[in-house]
Amino acid sequence: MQPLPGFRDFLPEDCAFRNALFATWREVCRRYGFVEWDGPVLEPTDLLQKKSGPEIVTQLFNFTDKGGREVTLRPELTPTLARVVAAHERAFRKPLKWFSIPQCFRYEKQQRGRLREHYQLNCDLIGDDSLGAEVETIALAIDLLRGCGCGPENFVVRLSDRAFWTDLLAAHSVPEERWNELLQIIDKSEREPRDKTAEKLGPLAAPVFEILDGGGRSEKLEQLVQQLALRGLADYVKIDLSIVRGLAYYTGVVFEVFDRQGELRAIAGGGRYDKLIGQLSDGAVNLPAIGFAMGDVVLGDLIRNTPVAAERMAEKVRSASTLDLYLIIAKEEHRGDALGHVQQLRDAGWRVDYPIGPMKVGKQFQTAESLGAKATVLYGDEWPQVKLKTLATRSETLVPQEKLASYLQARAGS
RNA sequence: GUGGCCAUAGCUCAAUGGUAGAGCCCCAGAUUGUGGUUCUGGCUGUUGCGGGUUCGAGUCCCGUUGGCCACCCCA
Repeated sequence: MQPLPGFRDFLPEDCAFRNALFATWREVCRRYGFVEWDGPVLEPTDLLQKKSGPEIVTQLFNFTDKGGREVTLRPELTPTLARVVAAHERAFRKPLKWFSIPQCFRYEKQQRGRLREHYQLNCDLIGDDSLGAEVETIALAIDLLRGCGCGPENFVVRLSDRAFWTDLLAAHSVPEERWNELLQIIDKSEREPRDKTAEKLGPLAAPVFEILDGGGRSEKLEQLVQQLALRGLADYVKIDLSIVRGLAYYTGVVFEVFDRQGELRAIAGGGRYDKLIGQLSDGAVNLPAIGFAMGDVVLGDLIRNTPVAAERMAEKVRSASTLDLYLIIAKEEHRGDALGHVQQLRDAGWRVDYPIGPMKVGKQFQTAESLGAKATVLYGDEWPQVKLKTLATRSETLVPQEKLASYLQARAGS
């Protein structure tokens, strides 16, 4: 039996990695004053069909539940966010700085970096339309990756501005109904031959190509880069007006994060969506917003491809899973004594394990070693003393059994 | 949704159309109170599944399911 296509088993090692990644995400988000929230995994299909971008609707993971309701496993968090914000925004001081780590789903043929299920960190700053919101959000995206051990030689944030393009379209008297279509063509231009794009763009081809070739200047983006530079983050960003993003709802600054090697899919992406919450709440609540999403699959690939990052995460995994003590029951008649200590030591917060049944002493040391225990406590002929052994140095100390807990505490404190 | 490559032990992979194997992992012993090395032994298979060709199929053919890669598309 295998898991369903596009779904993953998380064996202890995988789970440890995922936990380390989530821990990093949470730690960095909290550093920025973002608070965590979440919504339902399952939503009415209606909500998602109406509110999600049309790109997403064709790949919904949907079905009919036993009550006859049409339901969908969430493909993204934004519709839920809009609903929740519209319903509860008055309870919160602005701006809202919210993050979430939803598991999202889509029904689509899987391939590398793209499964039917993934965890996706979402960070949204809601209720502030100033450039300061862009600066803060993009700095957060950068610091999330730095927190995983990735540096400017590993990834780059490409910055763009939809308003720059819509201004251009307006200047060429393009009717607003066609903006989205043209933005899609520009978005796609990087992935298809020039003449094909030119054909689609028609008379706009010349001015658009001039900008894509570096002829465009955006004062807003230059200001944004300058402010990021004040934080020492200039090496992580690059203005690149060819970024438009596929989703229709972006209204201003948009950005995507890529690995420098150019081997992977986008690591993260986001932008400003000032009108979306208003649209999704049918005009009940109008709040400007900017946010981005970062998936665990592609980021996991980047970390594994980056030795420094891989080692950093491995260290987090180790420190989260290390066993403090393994009790070695050398003489079965002292099992009761050891079990008394187990409870006492665990109550004191130590991570403690011991052999459930009789086992040869050598085997017990092997087990302690392979479980990654830092030290062993041996119960044998020395009783009422126990022999404490630090595995890394092989040094042993005899400790009176009743003083073990306080001895360990004193040793940890020094 | 389209195309190419692939599927053998828990894992990584061998095996001219002719008896299905190795390494790793796991378990046990060498070692009855001391771990990372080493040595010995043991366990594990409807060769993804279903048909066909053949005296004989892991191997060739067809179908099917799953995986990888490239398109399409994109969180």
